Amino acid sequence: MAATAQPSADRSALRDAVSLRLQGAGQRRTPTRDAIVDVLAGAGRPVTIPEILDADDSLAQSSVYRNLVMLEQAGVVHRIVTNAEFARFELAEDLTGDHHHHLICVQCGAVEDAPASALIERAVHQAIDEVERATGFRTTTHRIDLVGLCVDCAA
Amino acid sequence: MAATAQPSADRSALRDAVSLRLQGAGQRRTPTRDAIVDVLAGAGRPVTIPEILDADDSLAQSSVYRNLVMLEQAGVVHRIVTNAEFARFELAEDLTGDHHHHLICVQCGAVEDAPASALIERAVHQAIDEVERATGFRTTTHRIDLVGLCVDCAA
DNA sequence: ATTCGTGCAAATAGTTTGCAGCAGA
DNA sequence: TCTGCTGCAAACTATTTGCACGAAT
Repeated sequence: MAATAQPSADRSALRDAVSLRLQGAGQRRTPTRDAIVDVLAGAGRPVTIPEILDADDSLAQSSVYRNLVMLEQAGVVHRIVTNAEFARFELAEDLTGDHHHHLICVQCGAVEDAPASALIERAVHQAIDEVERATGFRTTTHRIDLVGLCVDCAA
Repeated sequence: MAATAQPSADRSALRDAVSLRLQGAGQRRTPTRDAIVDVLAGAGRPVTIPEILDADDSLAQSSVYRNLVMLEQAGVVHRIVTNAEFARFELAEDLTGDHHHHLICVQCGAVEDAPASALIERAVHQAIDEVERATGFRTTTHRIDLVGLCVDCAA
């Protein structure tokens, strides 16, 4: 399963990597930021701000919002905007080393991770090359979402 | 170029197709709705509500919002939510027969269409099959975005 | 001592909605 | 006539921000 929490051995390595990026952005490592990163690392899927607040009620809403903006700029987290009421956040893929796509349920708004297949990645990169040659667009990331019904809602 | 306005010959065919879907959703065809569809059809890329209002200033903001919700439910338009301040709307792909992906500029928020290559579509569908078998997720659409710098912002 | 993160509460802004008038069936 | 679309203005809500306090350097 791709959607399982990391073993805690990886957790401190992750924190260090995060620390490094924060320093790179001229920012400190704080308990609040560690807590947010912990929640994201433990979720195994993109989470909303209410979910983060529920997971750790020592956090203040405004601090979570503020720090997520920060962490996004520092390249630590990635913001995912869907049609659902809340935005979702996940750790940057180059921190976790886990490139994946998203399964987005149109009914309930749930978002799950799905592992990226080598096949599709190869095809995407080829397509990116084509697009760059044709349009001059400089691609830094790509995003592939499958939109449909999750197992629960399909039932 | 994929990003060019349709010839006006297609325009009436498009209106008829839209008409049909509105009827299917138990809704009328109105001048406001025609106007919105026209703007979307003429743009060649996903547009924001302010852009729609600018393009046709006989439209009231609330009506545009309300009708876009309607048109989305009727399967006529598709809402695209990005990190930018405004949501964007485009005609449903199965109405225009034009499957494409998006080039999203992280700097200025511009969104352009890019034609979908056969290669990538084949790979994606294969991946979708894998995911459905593995997870039980029922995919109805997919979405591929290339995120990076547009020609202007790369300069 | 000074800089920066935190938390509360207030402000902002995209989007939604109540209601009265009007148009199409 | 009657249903339902329109447009104005007011309401809503996710997110942002001002400000004063506390922590870290």
